[in-house]
Amino acid sequence: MTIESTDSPGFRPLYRQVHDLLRRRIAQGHWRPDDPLPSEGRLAVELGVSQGTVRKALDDLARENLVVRRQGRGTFVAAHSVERSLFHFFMLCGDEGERRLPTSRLLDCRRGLAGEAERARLGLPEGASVLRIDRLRLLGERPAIVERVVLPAALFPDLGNGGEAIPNTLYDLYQRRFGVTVARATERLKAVAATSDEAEQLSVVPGAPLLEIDRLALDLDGRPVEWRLSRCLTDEVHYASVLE
Amino acid sequence: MTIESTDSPGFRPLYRQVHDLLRRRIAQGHWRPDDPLPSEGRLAVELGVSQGTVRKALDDLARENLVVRRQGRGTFVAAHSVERSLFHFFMLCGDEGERRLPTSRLLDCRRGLAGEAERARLGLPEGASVLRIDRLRLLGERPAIVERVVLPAALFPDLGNGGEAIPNTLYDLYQRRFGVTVARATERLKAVAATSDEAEQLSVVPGAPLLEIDRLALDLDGRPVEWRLSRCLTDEVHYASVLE
DNA sequence: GAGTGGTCTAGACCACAAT
DNA sequence: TTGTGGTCTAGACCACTCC
Repeated sequence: MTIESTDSPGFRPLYRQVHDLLRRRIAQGHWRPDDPLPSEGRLAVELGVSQGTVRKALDDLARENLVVRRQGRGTFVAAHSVERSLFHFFMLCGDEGERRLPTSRLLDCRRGLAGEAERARLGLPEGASVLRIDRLRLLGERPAIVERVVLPAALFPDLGNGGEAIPNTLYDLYQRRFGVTVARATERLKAVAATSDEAEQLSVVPGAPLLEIDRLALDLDGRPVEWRLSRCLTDEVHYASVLE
Repeated sequence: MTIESTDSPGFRPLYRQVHDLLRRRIAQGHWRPDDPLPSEGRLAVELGVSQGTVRKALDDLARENLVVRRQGRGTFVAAHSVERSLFHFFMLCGDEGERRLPTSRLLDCRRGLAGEAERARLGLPEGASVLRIDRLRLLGERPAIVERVVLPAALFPDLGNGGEAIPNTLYDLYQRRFGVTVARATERLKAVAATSDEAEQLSVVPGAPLLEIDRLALDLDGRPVEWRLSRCLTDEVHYASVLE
């Protein structure tokens, strides 16, 4: 642990330095999801700071959902449970307020050269290749979402090769199999008219209004790791957002 | 400051009790927006707890945007600046990422008996009256949003009477003139088809897809104080959401 | 009983703003 | 110079989990 001088222009508080160091270690896979971190006391000794400083860093990491703290047990690297994937990253909700869990039907899954829009969104160089997953997602029995997931092929070797099954919730797969943790996502929402293909898949007339969700998912270092474009029927369901 | 026994079933930590007490005082107008709170030291003496405990309570209040802390100056009750209204509660954004500030053209503003949907959404008893404000909102020169704002009339006496002007940003008006602080809002988004009225106001064809934003705004105590239904053209603009 | 995080305290020193 | 919040430390005690 190198302590920065208080005069240096890029000075950050000690607890922030500890926070960033631990965040870096988690991002690099130094500990795996669900692994316990060393105890506050041990970290304090290792890093040469007080336990209170380590505590503040860990509390911040917990607020960012990077670790989970459990009294009497320890501090653990956060894992992407299916529940977290759905509750944290799936914002569609029944109109009576109940959570609606989607199922998925795979339509297509293949690799290809990244197009211009894909390169721009994912920050890829010319010539990079991507994996495209097209799915139809159902709420109950009803087809409700057509979705394309675009992944940088380099990050997800072998995924989907040889007709391998694609699970319904992807983020825990990214984390467990490829060491890619989705920490954050930005979404852009628009109302669009259904194309004739989409209309057929969703059993509506062409031109029917659909909610388009354009999501970019970022890893712990803020690098884009997934681009997902969903077009959703919202007659029985809505996108829930909280501003506070 | 009454300290609860650690055995009582409803036990909350001291810093939480301090937090709630201060939150209550702010909600009741004990201090006005932009007023300074007593210093950490003074509060600690007044409440009979340590300064560290007060600090933790104030840090939490700051995270919830109820107060603003300024080093060397003090801790102040958060005020709804126009900027905060727009940046925190107006999520529409140009497709190139730039903020788009709307202007407003008042269409109608009148009181009436609350309908069933209005009573349900705002938690009003039968017979309650509401104030309805209909506006057309423009992004640049372009009409882009038709919006209805529904307010419990009892909370906003005299608002809009006698042809009084309705400002573009309402939340700072609610706070300064009526002591109503919007602390939180939940939004439900859907894609809908433009009615013929909406189509005319927005210069699109009937049936064109619009983004419907159904917002319920809550005060510091979690009570509904405004229901706002917006229908937006999203060809040049999108709704931005961050999941983290 | 040993080890963990959760709460609470007391005090030192720093950075910043106002006077 | 005074008063504020910001950082850092050290230590006490509690609640919870596991052995």
